Amino acid sequence: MGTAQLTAVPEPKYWHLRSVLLRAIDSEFSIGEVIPNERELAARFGVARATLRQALDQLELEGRLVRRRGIGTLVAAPRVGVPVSRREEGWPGGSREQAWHTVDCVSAPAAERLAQALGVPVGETVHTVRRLRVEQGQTVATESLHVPESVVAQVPEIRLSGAAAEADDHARSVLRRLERLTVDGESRAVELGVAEAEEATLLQRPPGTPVLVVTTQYASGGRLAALAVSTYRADTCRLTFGETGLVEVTPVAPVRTAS
Amino acid sequence: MGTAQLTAVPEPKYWHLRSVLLRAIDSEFSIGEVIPNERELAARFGVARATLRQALDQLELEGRLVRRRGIGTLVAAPRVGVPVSRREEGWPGGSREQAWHTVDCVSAPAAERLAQALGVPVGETVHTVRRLRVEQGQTVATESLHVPESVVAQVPEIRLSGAAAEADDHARSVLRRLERLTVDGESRAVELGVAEAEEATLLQRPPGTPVLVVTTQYASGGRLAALAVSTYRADTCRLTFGETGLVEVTPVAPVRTAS
DNA sequence: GAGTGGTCTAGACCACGAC
DNA sequence: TCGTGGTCTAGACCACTCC
Repeated sequence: MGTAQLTAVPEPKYWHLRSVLLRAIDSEFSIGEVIPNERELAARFGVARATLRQALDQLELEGRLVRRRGIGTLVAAPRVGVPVSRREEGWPGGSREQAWHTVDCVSAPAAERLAQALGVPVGETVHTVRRLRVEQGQTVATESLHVPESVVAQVPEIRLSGAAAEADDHARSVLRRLERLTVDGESRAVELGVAEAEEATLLQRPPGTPVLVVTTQYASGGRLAALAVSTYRADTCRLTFGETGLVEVTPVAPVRTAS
Repeated sequence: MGTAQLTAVPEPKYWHLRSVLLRAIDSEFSIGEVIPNERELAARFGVARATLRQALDQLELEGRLVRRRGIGTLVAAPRVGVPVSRREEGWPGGSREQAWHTVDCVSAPAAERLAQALGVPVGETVHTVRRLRVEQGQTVATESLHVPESVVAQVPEIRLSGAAAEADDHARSVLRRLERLTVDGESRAVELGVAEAEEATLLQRPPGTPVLVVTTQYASGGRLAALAVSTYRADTCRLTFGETGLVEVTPVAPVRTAS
């Protein structure tokens, strides 16, 4: 990583610094390696530390750097592709169910916003299943799956006996019934958000961390059966939406520039 | 917008400020309204301007505020839902084709990265169609649609005569042939990125603006026929992925918290 | 204790838009 | 010309990790 002069340019210093640093981490550092600390880099480039940090902020937002307090700034690994498309990925009982770890399930009367989103009367009982998605040993997403009681009520309960009934808890009970519910449609939206307190903690990130918020509406029997709000770490995740097409194209690193 | 004391709390000042400001813009301001300027807000809350700006940065990232140099800081409108799922939305000739405005089309030998992404030999001619997506009068996305010459060559050319031939240009020629190509599969990925120079200009945003990068692989006749890299403004867009399910659920504002 | 990134300050000047 | 947000500085102190 050379000293690299900062000649007078019409672009902001922090943006030029970003380019210089990007070239450096692409050519002179490998994944997981620690780059020089902020005070040294600032001195080397002849800028204030705050200006250098602005450049590092950009690269962190792009998922190219990871900063760890007390440790240093590391070159990040490429983002992991996380499939979210087919309903088997997210619906309880799906083929890749093991990716999701259920945390708990709370049942409460629906507040106005939630009731409206689910299309149920305010005050109807809604079960909310909290889950974590673990990919390659790392928690990459949290999810709140909201299901109205009136939907779950349609599914015949399976009576457990003896020890099995003892071990059963509320979360498992709701999940088991959802597994037997036929989902015949889903619709998604993706947008940028930030992780707040609890969410950030679950994702092992500080508050304000950028996340990709995925809102999924599951339909069953001609009505909205469930609403899932998932937040994925934007720094480490690339969401993939597969389709059962005729060919299975291999995922590649995104190409940003044409010629 | 009250003065609101900043009592000693374990959380950073800028994060607390964000909460206070968020409540204020939700309750005391309407969409498009200008909130007090940064110097006044900083004085009112008894913090440095840089600290206040950190809070505004967060809210801007969340799409709640828009800052305009020389004007002020405005309460942002809710994000617009932009459908990107069904292939009719993006493929030339689709039903909502009018959403995309073709800028130009350049043809050049594929560099290594692009060739690898398209699965063609390095140096093969690749057509790159640049397009802009306009939604509700605002440019919300730019796209580079890369198509290998070997794919376009399979489509029989339609001969134009007289004045029509004169008016035809390269972009239209490539697009007309793509319209006749049967797409039988597509696969997408979404991740967070930042807009660089030209891209940022097209989106009418400064460099470094966060964007949602959508990478789409189109399959045709058992091979990868085209690669589209689209960048959507993250501040104003919510990407929606519809599915031809049995019901058409109405999109709702995302609900982040359960109980 | 030493070194790292995270937060915060109190200024300064610039670029842009409205008047 | 004035007010706005955008950039930049040169410090300070804190929280965390490692030795």
